[in-house]
Amino acid sequence: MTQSQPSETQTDPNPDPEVVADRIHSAAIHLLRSLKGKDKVLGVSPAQLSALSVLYFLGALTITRLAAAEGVKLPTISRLVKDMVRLGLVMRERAENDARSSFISITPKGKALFERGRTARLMAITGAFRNLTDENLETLDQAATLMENAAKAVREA
Amino acid sequence: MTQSQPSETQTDPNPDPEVVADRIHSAAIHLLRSLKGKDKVLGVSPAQLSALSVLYFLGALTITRLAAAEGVKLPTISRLVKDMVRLGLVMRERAENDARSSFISITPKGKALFERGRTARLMAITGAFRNLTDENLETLDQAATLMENAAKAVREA
DNA sequence: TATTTTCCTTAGCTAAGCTAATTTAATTAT
DNA sequence: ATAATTAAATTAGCTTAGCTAAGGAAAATA
Repeated sequence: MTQSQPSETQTDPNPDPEVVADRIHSAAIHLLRSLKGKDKVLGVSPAQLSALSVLYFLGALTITRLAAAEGVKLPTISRLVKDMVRLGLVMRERAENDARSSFISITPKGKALFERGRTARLMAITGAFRNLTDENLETLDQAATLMENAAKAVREA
Repeated sequence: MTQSQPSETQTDPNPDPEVVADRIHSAAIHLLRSLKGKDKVLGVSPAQLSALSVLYFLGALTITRLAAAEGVKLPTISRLVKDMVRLGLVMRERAENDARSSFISITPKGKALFERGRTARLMAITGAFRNLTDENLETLDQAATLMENAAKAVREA
């Protein structure tokens, strides 16, 4: 699910949805793959980075909600959180209403580490975007919205 | 590396490269994540699917070249190929010039399986694109090209 | 009060990544 | 021609991250 045929024309005046789907799919894969190497310096795994991201933006979550946000099963997150607590990246706080649950939140150390990783990735992309025209940037900005909508539609399909 | 702040305006008339980088990054992650579930029916792992994709589009490759294409180390591919040979998805052919090497190629079974998986993914995206205007599709088509260029730039950075 | 449901953990399996060490073949230098 | 080096794969052994199954403890419900 990675490579694609050579793209025929640079700008198709009347694009076929299937072809566009294919091109966006490949482009997303290739872009994210190209970023993989940028994370290695951090000494934190992709799964951990992704969990940090969720906690960074959404705030404290229970294990169950974190698992749902990550699209994985409970035991996976349970173990991941245990490791990350040990590493000092996240912390647990008892839930008052429910002694079965606790809320997981990001620590300052986790926050700093996430920001470094995120910056590295975004700087890499930003660098690649540096030579683009304002028109190109607007195209990408609009495409981002369309892709988010598509992702939501696929999720709910 | 997953969630993003609520997007402020729908269309930014003069976008900041950093903001666009962030939005495209998040959109790519979310789109690909939403597709993950579509692969499960196939009974083949993401790593296998990705390797099949490379072999499907690039033809027979040595282990070394396949590892490079996948961005992983030799032993990882060596084992993956061994498993896939056992599953009948790929086959080995001796290299004439070099008795150390062999070429790995996709079998008809592997090809059929890959096409089914690919179709499932692309149909999901295409479905989500169905209501878009031609203008939207053109935006996405152009964005795909820009993203591929960015991926290449990041890889070579 | 008894049952069921919910939240989470533990145990144990598999897949996929890595490094280090080894084998075999090809290439290069002596 | 032979010795040394380089290159291609593999094997061994470790880690991480996914899963299911089983189970404990608390909460909700009958």
